[in-house]
Amino acid sequence: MPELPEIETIRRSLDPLVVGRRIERVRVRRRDLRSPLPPDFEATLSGRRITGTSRRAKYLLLALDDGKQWLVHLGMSGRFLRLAADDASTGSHEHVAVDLDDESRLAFRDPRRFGLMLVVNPGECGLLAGIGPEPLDDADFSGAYLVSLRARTSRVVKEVLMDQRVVAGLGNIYVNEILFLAGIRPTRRMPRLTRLECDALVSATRTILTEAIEHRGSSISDFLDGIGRPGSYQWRRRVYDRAGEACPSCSHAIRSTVVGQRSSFFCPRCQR
DNA sequence: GTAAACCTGGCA
DNA sequence: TGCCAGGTTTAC
Repeated sequence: MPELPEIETIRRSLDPLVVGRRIERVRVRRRDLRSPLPPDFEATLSGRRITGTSRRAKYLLLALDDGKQWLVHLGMSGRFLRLAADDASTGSHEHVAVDLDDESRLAFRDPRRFGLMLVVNPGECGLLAGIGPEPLDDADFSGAYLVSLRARTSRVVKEVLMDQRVVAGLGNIYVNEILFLAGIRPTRRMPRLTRLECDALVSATRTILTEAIEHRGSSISDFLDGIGRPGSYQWRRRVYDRAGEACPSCSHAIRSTVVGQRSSFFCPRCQR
């Protein structure tokens, strides 16, 4: 489900509601997430105050008053919801509930359990260590950067953009959209990209992500933000999951194929 | 590099 | 019944 725009949308929706709140109690129903919840998870969170929120790639980070960070990844099907005091719903897959001092609770729900949560020391988390530049905030993500990658890999461009070590936060929906906007087929090999195309990819990445955040993410099957609202970017999708439909630019039928084990969508006329 | 694995739900 | 899904890691 959630890529950079969805996680950023969750962060923005939660920030004003959770910053300053104290964690009163942590209730765990299932520990066997993608990586099991550590035995001291409850103890490290209980009693802490949330001092800020941030995001790195697809990780939501909640800063705690002891200097540690509560790290949340939602995998494919995860939700992270702030529920008001009078909301007794448990959801069918609410694996963790964190009670705050204003009677609200933060609920981690994830049917497929591809998500994970950890409390880490900033800078000591292996999961964050190898992640590439943030496409919206980091000038290191540039045409020159992609040009420098051309010589080091023969992989296809779609796999490269989805590689979190190359650039942070992109997933299958948005890479399809980015490649369409840049006019490049998902199957093009990196060494064959021109300098202009590398520039176009960086520009398209920033455009698509900015648009998607403005529309508060894509709710294609089940994404909700931190207070249960769907996003609306699914209505603005150009190619993702639109096989057979008309290209918004030239009306040619959008085609689908599989690249790197993931469904890919492109316009054979607009993308070369 | 490529494929399979993790897990559940939804849909044809 | 079988296939597909917004992600990531691990194994040939």
